Amino acid sequence: MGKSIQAIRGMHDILPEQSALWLFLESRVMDVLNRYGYREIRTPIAEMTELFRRSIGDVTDIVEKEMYTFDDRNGESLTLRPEGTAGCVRAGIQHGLFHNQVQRLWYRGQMFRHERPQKGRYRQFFQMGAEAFGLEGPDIDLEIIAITRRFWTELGIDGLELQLNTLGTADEREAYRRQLVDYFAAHPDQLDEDSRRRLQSNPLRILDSKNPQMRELIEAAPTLMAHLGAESGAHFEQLCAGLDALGIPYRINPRLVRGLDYYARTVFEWVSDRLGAQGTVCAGGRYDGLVEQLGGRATPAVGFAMGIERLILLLEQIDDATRLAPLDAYLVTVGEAAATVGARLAEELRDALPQFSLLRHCGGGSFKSQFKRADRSGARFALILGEDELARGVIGLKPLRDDADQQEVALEGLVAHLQRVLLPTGAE
RNA sequence: GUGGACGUAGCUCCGUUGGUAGAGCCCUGGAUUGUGAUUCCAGUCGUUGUGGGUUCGAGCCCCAUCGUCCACCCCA
Repeated sequence: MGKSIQAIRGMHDILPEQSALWLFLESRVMDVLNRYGYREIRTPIAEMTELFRRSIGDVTDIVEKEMYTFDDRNGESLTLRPEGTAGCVRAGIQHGLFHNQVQRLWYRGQMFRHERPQKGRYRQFFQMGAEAFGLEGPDIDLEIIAITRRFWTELGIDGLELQLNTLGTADEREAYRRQLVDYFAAHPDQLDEDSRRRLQSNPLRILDSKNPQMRELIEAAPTLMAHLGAESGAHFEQLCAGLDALGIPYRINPRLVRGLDYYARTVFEWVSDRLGAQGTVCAGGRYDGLVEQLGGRATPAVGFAMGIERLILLLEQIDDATRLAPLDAYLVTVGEAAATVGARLAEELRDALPQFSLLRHCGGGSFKSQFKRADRSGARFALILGEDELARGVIGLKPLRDDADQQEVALEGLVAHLQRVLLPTGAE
């Protein structure tokens, strides 16, 4: 026990009991993305370290202390991706996807950040996200948010709040940043320790401080909204009007600041109050400067990413129904002759009835123990093939989920019978 | 990186002022020589996370370490 190897801290196995829920979630999300015309892009799990330094930002926590970085055998510095957008953009530039084209892409996969594990926060975590390239108007921002809203309705998740903000263009944001630094620097005695540090690293984040003693100072701080240029202001207003028109409720949160450097203008988060401290389930925004910053031609872009583990936590809370597709039948046999015929019969049934799920008992054991396993498998029916049935060319069909009587069916007509009896209710 | 709580059977947990480990579930077999889920009977379940220390004696006390959880930071 003590010497056995365990999974790496913060990296978890998804066991079969849970994987059904994962499959449900992933397939619904993929379905929605397809219906909006988005296509999947798969990029490597590791990239050149420089890619993340240039996209996420050198002074962000992610780049400074959370990346899984290592030297390749040839001495190049590689990094396990901490998020999905950078790789997407790199691949798009490399393959010319943004050359006078609109691209609607989605991705999924494991991301890696070396943080202290916590509820809803892991060192390896799974994200699904989408990016739209080549469109600069608020209509595509609206589409992106509409997609995410549809996820929640399709998945049956409610109680999420959409928080919305705008950061202006990179220039507007930088001008505001300087003003904010001046403002806070003028009141050094009122800043707490965290805020002093943020003054250097990420001054916008001071606005989001949870320290009540900072409240007064923050309330009086200059606001970004007041410093928006006419275009950025109009962009934001049009997005809000679009959300109203679609009946998507939102709350404007002027303190909403995304952690990654590349965001500009629209930023949004979907937040739950049921996940403890890690309430953000999906977050995104516009990053018009990133493609150019990474060496492509200037291309506007907007996207989002969502944390699948956090959504799974929500689904587990609000939905106790199992997502396991029930097994249709469990085949029990007695004697070697029946086992041989049973093996062949099982394959024939799988040929003839592709939607029919059948588990054939393996490993021998008494008749009784085989039935126990049939019951525990959750199968709706037991198929029984013993010496007696074999001799008469029939098979027993016993319902396991209700009190109906066991029937005998001729082997000749079994496929037709199963089709009639099993599949109608099994089909979804 | 900082702070707090917790590590006992595969799982959920009891373990009384320190006297060399228990229950339920699960699993296996039987009562029912070819019929599950209910019932009854029997059986297997452990280097008490790991390594030290205190003690005649440690699951219990102390230290370290690893891990889990929660919060801060940060973020999906």
